[in-house]
Amino acid sequence: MMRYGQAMRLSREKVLDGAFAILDRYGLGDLTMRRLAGELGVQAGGLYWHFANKQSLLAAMAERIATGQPPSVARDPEAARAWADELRAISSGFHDALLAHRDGAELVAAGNALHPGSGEPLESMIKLLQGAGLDTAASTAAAGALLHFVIGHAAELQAHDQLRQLGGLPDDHESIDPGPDFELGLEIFIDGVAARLP
Amino acid sequence: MMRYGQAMRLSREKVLDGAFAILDRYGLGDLTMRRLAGELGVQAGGLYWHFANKQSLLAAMAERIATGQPPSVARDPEAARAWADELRAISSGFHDALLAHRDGAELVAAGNALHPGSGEPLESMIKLLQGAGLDTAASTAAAGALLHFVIGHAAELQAHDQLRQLGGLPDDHESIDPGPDFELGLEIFIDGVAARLP
DNA sequence: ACCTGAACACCGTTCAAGT
DNA sequence: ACCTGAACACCGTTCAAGT
Repeated sequence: MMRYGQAMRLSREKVLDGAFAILDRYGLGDLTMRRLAGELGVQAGGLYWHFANKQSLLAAMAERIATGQPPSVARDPEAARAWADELRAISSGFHDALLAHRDGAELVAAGNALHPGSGEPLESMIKLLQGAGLDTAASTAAAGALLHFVIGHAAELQAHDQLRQLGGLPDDHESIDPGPDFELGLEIFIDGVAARLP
Repeated sequence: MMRYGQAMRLSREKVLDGAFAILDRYGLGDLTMRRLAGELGVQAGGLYWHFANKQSLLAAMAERIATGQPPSVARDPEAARAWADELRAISSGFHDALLAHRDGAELVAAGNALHPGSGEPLESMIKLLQGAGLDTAASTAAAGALLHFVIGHAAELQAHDQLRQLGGLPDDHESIDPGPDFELGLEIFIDGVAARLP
């Protein structure tokens, strides 16, 4: 599918690009070190000069997905009241970023397991909530909870239409459309945060 | 570690028991069909008479964890106002059930991917919220969102102290204690639901 | 009905040796 | 510095054949 004869020099970036190409075309289950090496025209062992192991490669992929979003600077300078819109923007943006790659949510969920309470959308959310008037403890708790919802929802969506493609679903199991579930869940969450504001 | 000479008859239940024994002692990464077979005093191929494949074994384990909880009958007969306490009870009970087995949250998260919007704590929550006065759409969205938070939080907890046991954390990365995060997140969620009640 | 034995087609990772 | 070749120690799954 790709040419793999001209063994031009590898790099972390090229390995990552190749990994995303396999991910999007064949899914996380088919992303093996040997297959990735083959796609890059290289022996499997050669990858270990650029990444210590498969887990750190997956972590780098997860970080690229999570960091691909703009840092979401407050574009509304009159601040203060627009925290809910900012929260909606960050959440939807991250949700979209997860859905932009096949198995993206599962990948990020696994990557988050390595460095639990860190990474990009988390920090922005905590600062945003603190700026809105929430205390530190509630801000980190709320941001973490919201992120778990976003990732979990995206993972469920992707698992769902992966089953559909394999002909698993009987038309549609109960004809649930999980589209509005995301917005509804987000609004419930925002209301919960608003109730804790001074 | 266990005797494996008396080749007494297997069954789905015995295979499941052996799988949980390996899970709790060595973790999900070491739960392989070959190792499980060895523990049970059987050849690896023999397991495939009882389970079609490894995924369906993992799904059965996930279901046992999720169903282990009592169905949470409303123990407060004056109903109506105690929905928040019921929601707290179901959520904490499920959270505890996930933490009761090593890698329990990861296992249930993977199992949920197979049959997305089904299973036990979900149905109880939806009925509870509907009984409290929430409409159908909001009830399913809220229950799903809350469950994603509970599973994600438990998974993060387990990943966190799996890292600690491997000596990964530098004392404690930022000295975050995720204990109160769960209760706080739960309360924020309950407030959000309360705001949507008629 | 229930399980063995043996094979098939893979894995991630390591590491001397090459260039 | 960067990669090859080849090995090590595994995997999940299938399936004839046994009992």
